[in-house]
Amino acid sequence: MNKENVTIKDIARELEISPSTVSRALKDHPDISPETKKLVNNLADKWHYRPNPIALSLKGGTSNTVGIVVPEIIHYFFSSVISGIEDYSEANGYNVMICQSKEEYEKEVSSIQTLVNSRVDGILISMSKLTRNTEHFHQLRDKNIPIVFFDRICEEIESDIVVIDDAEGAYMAVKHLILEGRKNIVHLSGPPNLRIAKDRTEGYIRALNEFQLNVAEENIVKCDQVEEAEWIVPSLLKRNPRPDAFFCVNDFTAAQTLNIVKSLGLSVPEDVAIVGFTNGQLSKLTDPGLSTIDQHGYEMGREAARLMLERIKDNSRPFQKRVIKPDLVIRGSSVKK
Amino acid sequence: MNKENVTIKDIARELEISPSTVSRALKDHPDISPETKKLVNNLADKWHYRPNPIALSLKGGTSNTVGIVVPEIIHYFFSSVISGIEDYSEANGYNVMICQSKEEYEKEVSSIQTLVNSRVDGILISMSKLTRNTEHFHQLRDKNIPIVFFDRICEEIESDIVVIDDAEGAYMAVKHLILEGRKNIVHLSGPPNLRIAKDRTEGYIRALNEFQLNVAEENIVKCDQVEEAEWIVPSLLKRNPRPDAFFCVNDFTAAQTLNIVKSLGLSVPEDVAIVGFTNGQLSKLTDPGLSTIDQHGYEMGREAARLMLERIKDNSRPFQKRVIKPDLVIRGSSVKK
DNA sequence: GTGAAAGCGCTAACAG
DNA sequence: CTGTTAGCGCTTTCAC
Repeated sequence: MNKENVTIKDIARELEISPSTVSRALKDHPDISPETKKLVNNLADKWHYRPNPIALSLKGGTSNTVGIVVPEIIHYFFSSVISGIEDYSEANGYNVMICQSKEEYEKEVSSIQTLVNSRVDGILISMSKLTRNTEHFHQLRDKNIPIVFFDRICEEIESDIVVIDDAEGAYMAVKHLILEGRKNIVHLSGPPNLRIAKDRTEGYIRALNEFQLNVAEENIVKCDQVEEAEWIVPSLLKRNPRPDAFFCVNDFTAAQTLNIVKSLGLSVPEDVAIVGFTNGQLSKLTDPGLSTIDQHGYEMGREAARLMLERIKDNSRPFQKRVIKPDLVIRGSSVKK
Repeated sequence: MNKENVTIKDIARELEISPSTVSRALKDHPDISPETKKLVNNLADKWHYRPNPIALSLKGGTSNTVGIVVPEIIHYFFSSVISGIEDYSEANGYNVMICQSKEEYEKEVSSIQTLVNSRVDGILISMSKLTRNTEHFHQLRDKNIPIVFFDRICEEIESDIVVIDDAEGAYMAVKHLILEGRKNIVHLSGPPNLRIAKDRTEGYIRALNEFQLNVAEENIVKCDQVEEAEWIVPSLLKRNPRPDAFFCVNDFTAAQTLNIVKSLGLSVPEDVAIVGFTNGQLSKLTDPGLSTIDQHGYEMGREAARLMLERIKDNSRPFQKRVIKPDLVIRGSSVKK
């Protein structure tokens, strides 16, 4: 920090008035005469006066900063959400502090600790895959620090939440595959402690049911990482009858699946169709392009930030749940030419 | 912010001693008697006392926060750098505040403004593509706020900087292509106001020279975005003789180029070889896998943070420049089977 | 060995 | 309409 910052005192001294008058003039307090106001504001402009947010925080007991905890910033979806949160928060005078849990429970706990120590006014979280214990969230509740969960919510905590309609997204994806003539659709799913994973699986089942297709236990396989796909997908393709489609819980796994299918001499989408989930940058760059579900991360971020700022204003208002509609994006991986 | 935070006063009141004694006891001041220290520390532990960083900031005139400005968080490279900065800074008691310029000059300026207003102790920046005017950097200099540039440095500002050896990386990439028998190598380059783009082009030229290959003006084409590639690459492929290799300034463009080449009925790497730059997640998911240059973003981030914290400690020390060695990662896109 | 007081920058209740 | 005062949480001189 540099010492050359102009303070209210500096202005007061120069104008030979009191600091409080300067303070009031700057915030257009009705008590202050127009001339004084003009004087003060002119000098403030000239000297590039900026209120010291640290002093304001100390005074007001509020930091005008919100914290974010996401599993990994590198994922397109989370980056988009962060952008949404940032834009909305900054437009409303809030700063943003970002932490990554790296999908580890311990880092999630320590991230929250960091944010609490920094006295953020609220925390927006998307849970790590490995989080089972939720005590750290309860502590936030106890400390009366507002929480908004987005995407990967924690069901044990009452709070504002923003999600997309994961079940609906999955339903759309699988229905699309069925309408394209697929009958033996495998679902590569996420970890069952995450609501989103359960919901996507539920949507998958709903679509199959609706079209009177058999829901086979063995067609729902936990596989949400590139490394897992490496051995799981080949083994699935050896089954008889062979799966003719994969609905994957994320784009990464889908892209990897696509490559594996091709490397085994099968063609996409002719032999095997694939649909992912996210609609990240990736999905345009595979060959063929990846059909997928758009999660509208940016919008989710804005929505989450909006809920947060509303709650900071009024912590007693009832909890809200926002559900964002996903969209099906069709590319080459699921439609025969 | 919640009211339930324990303060030094609370402890003082409970123990019927003065706040200053508590303060001293907590920092193990030699003046304080062992008994008092034990008393204070026990209660502090029991009550989960945490010093209020805002008060500390106001007092000490330092916020223990560093700011980061990157073009876009979604890029694998920048996310990695951020992780490196975060890890190093947090391990040393500093918080991190991240802003995105979205490759816009105005957003870069306003991001810096935000960070300055938040009284960060220093700013780590990677310049936006569109930044020509550098006055905002000079203002930081004038305000005596430490700056560290990483990757996309600003040549007009004296500061600590961390880069990779871009020329060397490009040289390695192009040499590799030459050794694989390529003779007509096109370079899809970045905007020439960025040092990194110039350096990569220079490495490209050096490799060609070393192998007595002709350096043709028209083989160096500014093209660093997926959308540009869409029309530029097809037009390049119509040339006679047809290019037999592309060295691309980033993985995205490379992946897109790969798809375009394939869509035109040419095969990669048989007809056209491709090498990218970054080694992001993407590069493993194209078909064939993308040969590329690893930029070691995480390491760069740690290095940048290290320079920053050193400079915050001692702003008078001479400026440092760290150059990180890139690595060539060979995948299918450049090597015939 | 410990306490009282001042001050970091700002605001707000209370006086005039 | 404007000034004085106190205080947010903490540290640090200066007393005793």
